[in-house]
Amino acid sequence: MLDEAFQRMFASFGPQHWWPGESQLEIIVGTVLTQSTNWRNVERAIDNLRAADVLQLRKLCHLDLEKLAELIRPAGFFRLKAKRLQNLVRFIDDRFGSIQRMFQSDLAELRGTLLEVNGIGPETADSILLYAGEYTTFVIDAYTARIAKRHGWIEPEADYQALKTFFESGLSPDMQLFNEYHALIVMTGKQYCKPTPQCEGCPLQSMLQESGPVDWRT
DNA sequence: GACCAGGCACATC
DNA sequence: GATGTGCATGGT
Repeated sequence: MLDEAFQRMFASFGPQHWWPGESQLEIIVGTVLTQSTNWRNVERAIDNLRAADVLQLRKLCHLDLEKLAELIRPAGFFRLKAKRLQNLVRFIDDRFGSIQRMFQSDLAELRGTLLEVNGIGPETADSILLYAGEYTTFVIDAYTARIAKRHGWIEPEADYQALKTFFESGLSPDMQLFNEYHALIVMTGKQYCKPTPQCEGCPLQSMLQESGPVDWRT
């Protein structure tokens, strides 16, 4: 069933080439900036960082917080995200010295460590691990939860960990597959699975149950 | 103008 | 433990 969903989404949208970004640092920056934010706005913010020539771990660590906030302004929640971002890069620098070194860590251990950083929740941590670190770990986001629950693949009360376990145990543990799968869900969700769904034309529409969930919350 | 966006932390009951 | 709220810009 998860494989069928993948085939359908892939047939509709093709490979997504995620994560958009030219370096591991850029991907990490993107995961923080895109928290509850349209990717287009995140791109503007990253463009500003590139233009200011501060897309380096050490530079971001030492950049004045207000300057950082001003540069990432287009990404929204900019004062908050400036703190979270600097928090994270300083943590990486202090604890590991470099991104390369950080990604030599064991998956479970590093995930737990990242979750201790203020501003890094489960989705951001998993995105960093999968897309920057190329660990085989599945990313859950709001679209994933909506799609899985609306199709009745999982109970409506399922939390992040339950969803993650569901996808990871239902798919072969393949980093490239996890990469493409999450990207395709986001693409599908953006077009068809907003809070108020627009199922006409959705590649997963034929997989909806006859008397599927009537409650469209979340 | 209303709604939404590739979350997360913190306050309050 | 569950639920509510702040954070903010920009597109549709």
